[in-house]
Amino acid sequence: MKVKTRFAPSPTGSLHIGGVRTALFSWLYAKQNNGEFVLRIEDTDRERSTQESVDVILEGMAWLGLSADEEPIYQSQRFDRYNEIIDQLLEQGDAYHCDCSRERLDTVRQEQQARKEKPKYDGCCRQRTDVNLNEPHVIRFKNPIDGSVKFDDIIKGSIEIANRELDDLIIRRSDGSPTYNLTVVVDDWDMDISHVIRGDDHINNTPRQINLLKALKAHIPFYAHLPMILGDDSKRLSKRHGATGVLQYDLDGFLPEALLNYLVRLGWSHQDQEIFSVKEMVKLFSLEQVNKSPSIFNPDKLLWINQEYIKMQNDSRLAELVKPFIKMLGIDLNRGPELEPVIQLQKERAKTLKDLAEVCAFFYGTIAEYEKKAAKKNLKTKAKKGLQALYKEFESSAWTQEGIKKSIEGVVERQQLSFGQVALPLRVAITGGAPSPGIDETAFLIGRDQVRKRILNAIIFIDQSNPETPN
RNA sequence: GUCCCCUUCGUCUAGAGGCCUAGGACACCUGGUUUUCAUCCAGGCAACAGGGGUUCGAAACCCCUAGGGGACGCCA
Repeated sequence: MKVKTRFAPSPTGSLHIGGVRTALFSWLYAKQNNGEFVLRIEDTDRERSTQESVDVILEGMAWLGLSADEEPIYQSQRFDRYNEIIDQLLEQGDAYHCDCSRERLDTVRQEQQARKEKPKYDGCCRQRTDVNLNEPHVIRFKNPIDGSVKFDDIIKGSIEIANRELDDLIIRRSDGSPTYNLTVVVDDWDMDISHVIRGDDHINNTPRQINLLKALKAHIPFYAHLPMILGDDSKRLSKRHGATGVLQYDLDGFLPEALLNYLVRLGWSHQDQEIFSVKEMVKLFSLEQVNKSPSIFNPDKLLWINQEYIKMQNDSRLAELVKPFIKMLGIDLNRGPELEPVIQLQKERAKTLKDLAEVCAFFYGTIAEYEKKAAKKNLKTKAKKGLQALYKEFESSAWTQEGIKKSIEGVVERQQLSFGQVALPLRVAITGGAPSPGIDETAFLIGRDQVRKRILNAIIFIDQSNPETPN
């Protein structure tokens, strides 16, 4: 059997983490079985579907690298096909016209709730033949009344739901448009979807869809219902509930592979392994091993994984990735050293690309202001002599890492100070107090002139902050 | 309310009846390395929801209870 999976979002908002994980698992399953993965845009709700949302989905999938094997399918372009099927169902006697008003439906529902029953359509029009087709009406599917629907979910196991729990769902609205359960069934069938992988909020729809499939004598795909991802209040992640859109993660400086890696570990694991390349995921992922229980989204762990990815990234790729963030900070790369060596030194000090851009900032341009604590601790009158000596020393010393280190050590020795007493003020002088690598390599990259200039500024700063103190 | 699904450290998870005195990871805490921060290293804290069975033996199997989530739309 050829494996074919699909990701079928509705373009009614941002593409969030939950959707992305569903997409990822579907994609992984297709890839590992040499199958196909396709994207289907479920835009039958013309009221709420927007082009912006479609673009966000497309962009998000592209950013993540979850490529589809066919052009995306838009349900809004397949209405003829849906209508054909609805008419067929009508002809077969598996569907019927219903002109119940919304008011009546509401009343019925309320009564049922008052009786503590599950609200369902009562089948009022099921046997009627006198519905006026010139008046507004809908078409409903004749769901079987007896028996039950049973299916083996790859993740959840055997699930059985009695038909008496189901009602006659609307398959064509009064405006003539088809509804979700109908379109899903038709599309999965037409597209030859072998495995339906989706969130477990769809478990309840599955028996309805199977009944529809049976009425159409279509083959029934395998189902795999993924547990939900919940917010830290253990409420379901939804569009208005802490559900950050994927593109925001891009903007925040996350690597797509890191996001994918975090997501693949939500509900799935492979021994004690935490880091998986996309290649490894494809190889090792197993739908059968996906957990049944929901998991809570943990931003701290995402951050950790992102940091791991930043650390293992090669410097040239990282430099490319960080450039947009550098730009956003208004940093002019022409006013300092090459970016790559700077990245190499700073990459273990950043959890996101945004962080990375920030810690690179002091290499370019001048120090606008010192970090308060660092300045208070290190830019004191006591530090002035050392800085003055360094200023002089650096004028002519060899400008290599080694040479810089020797210069500092020379000052330390001559002034009978500890290494820290000299190096720390220097560090604050040239970095402003930002986290930075070894002082010699940092100074080396910043460059002789700039380092000396910054030392001078630090001395001025010391004088200004301690006007009372004589030299 | 009804139906469906779920339940191991705070969080993600390992666990397929004896390997479990329950393992790993994030977070947190303590120490070490270090020239700041980070990295790195060593250590610590911390869980089988509760109750009944089944079994020589149960975190694992069954039942009940409790708790959580989902569905119950002319949304998807």
